[in-house]
Amino acid sequence: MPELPEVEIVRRGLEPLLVGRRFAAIECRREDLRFPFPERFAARLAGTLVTSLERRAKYILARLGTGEVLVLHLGMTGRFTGSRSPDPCPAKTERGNTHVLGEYVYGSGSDPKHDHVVFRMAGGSTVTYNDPRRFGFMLLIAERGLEAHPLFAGLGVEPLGNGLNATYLAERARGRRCDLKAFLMDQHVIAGLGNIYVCETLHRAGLSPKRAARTLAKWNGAPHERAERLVPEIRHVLIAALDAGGSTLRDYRHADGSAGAFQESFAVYDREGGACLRPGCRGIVRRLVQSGRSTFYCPACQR
DNA sequence: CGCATCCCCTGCCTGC
DNA sequence: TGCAGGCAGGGGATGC
Repeated sequence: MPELPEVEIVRRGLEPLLVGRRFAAIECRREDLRFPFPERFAARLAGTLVTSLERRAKYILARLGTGEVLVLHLGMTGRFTGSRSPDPCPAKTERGNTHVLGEYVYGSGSDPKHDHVVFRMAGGSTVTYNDPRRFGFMLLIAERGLEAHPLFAGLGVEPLGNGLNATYLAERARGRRCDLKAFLMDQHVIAGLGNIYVCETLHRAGLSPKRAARTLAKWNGAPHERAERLVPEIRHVLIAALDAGGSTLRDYRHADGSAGAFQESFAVYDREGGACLRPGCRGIVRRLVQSGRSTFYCPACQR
């Protein structure tokens, strides 16, 4: 998936299609994604109004007129495709009125056999959820129980909000023996970072992914300088990615050709063997595996 | 509690 | 050309 920038871009794309509109009919083509769909999913959504579309961590939250929240998670390969009106000619949708709102598509286009859910809105627009690996999921949760729900109760701060600062990082890092990479990817610490943006952030901050997380903790009563250095780089990377329309890998393409260029700006991610792009650094980007995930970093300038 | 490992699933790429 | 294995941006469960 889609890390924070990609999820936010999907949310923005869905907003005009969903907010202020009612679900007319929901077509669920299987019983589950990562989890089973909620009981009577289609029936409970039919006729309800979407009052707002928000994002928390990597979740999209559609608040409904019924007092429930439709929680959408894209997993690794989920994507939404929306069209503003029923399409009379599917062959022309590629450059017509269909907009690919998601990211990270295998191959050159989505395979309709992985179109698992179709939301038909009153007024004629349609939103289709496609997800080959089915790591995504959809839940219906009562709004008043959202904060206490296990998925949300322990979530860390939003990296683009005021909650993220050097003091917070230093305090959360105290005593943590895990490596810095795992610490930054922990959604209970910072909500929304994933593999790509953690790699890019650590490179910009000049910090090794293998360093112990606790080395960000307070030193002489103040957050360590490393924590101070990290915070603006986290924000920089996420904002740059948002400005570029997010990152997409492999030979995906957007139907409207407008989004997903940040992969052109990767300094280390997926660049194993390449020259470090930090001015003056002559290091070579290396790949290693941490917690089962690939890490890309420059051993010369990340300490 | 913290942390590592494995798992869910499909598809693409690499090497034999 | 076929096939096995590795790898993929997610999070959760389990066991130590």
